Amino acid sequence: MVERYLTIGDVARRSGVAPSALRFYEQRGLIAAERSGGNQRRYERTVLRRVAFVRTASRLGLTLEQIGDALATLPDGRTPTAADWRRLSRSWRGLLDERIATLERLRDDLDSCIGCGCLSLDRCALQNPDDRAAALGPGPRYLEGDDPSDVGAGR
Amino acid sequence: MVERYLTIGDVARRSGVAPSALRFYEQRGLIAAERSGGNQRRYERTVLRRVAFVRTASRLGLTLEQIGDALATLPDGRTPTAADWRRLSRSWRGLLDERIATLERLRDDLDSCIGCGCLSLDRCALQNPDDRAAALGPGPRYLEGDDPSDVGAGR
DNA sequence: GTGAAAGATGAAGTTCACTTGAGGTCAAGG
DNA sequence: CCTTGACCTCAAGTGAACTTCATCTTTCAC
Repeated sequence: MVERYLTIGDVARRSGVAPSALRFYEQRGLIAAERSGGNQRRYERTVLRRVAFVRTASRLGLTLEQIGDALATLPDGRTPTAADWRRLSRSWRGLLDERIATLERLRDDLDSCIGCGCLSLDRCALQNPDDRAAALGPGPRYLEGDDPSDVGAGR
Repeated sequence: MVERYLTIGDVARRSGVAPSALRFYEQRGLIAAERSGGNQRRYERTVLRRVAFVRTASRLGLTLEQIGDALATLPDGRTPTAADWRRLSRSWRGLLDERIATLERLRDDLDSCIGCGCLSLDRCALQNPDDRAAALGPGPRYLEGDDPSDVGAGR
């Protein structure tokens, strides 16, 4: 039989996430732990899946806040099932597709611009900030930021 | 005839980059300006192309430092030609391809994980951090972070 | 039962790319 | 001339996601 509880060090080793990060996640309400008599954190093993979710969503570029919102939709009383996690993961799919599409658009634009070497502010597709809101990467700025009025105008 | 020099406001309007950002770029050595009698910035029009380069590279997820390094390879004495810009832009292509590939891999992994709902730390491809160094987005954390020994332990 | 390793806390620091604010100067139309 | 809006500098603030530090307490293998 395996230990019932994991220490923060155990979780860190098994998840590859630093203890300081785990405490930080707890502070942000993303994970939780019981406490030992001496006030040390004791994690249930399900926390590993939760941490996995957080890390993966984070890799996808979601903010911790967004991730927290997603986690909040998990059932309250019981341990989440595979189906629960599946539901959450499915929502990433659209995001990923979008991001890939944006990058591909950018690449195509780049191709045409390499042809001309222009980078003209007036004409170059690369410079056109219209889909800036649809963005690229992890930066929260990119993912949600800015209402369209801001974005278009270049601020 | 057009004005010989642009004020910071002109450049801001034409490039869609805030004056504060232009000053910041100058501080970082990315752009330069002459000064008027009264110490106000007077930009040559070529700065517009330079700013365009900075913004585009930034959208691609390069840090300002990397962008600065790229700009440093431009010819010193003369105004850069279209060919010069072309050379710089071409180097983005590989980066883009890489990023697209990473995201696609992630998407495929996600597909198989949606199937199982696992997110298992042991088996799930999504959790495999092996290509973390090849990363996704702008985050410098992602681009360099973590030596392999740390990363690997996670699984 | 004891000493080293591991854990706890709260505050402050880090990086990136900027923005904001305070307090003062410059330029141009009326 | 004068007012107003654009500019100047320098310092500090922002936010995301953590890490580091100082100081103290707990755990556990021997």
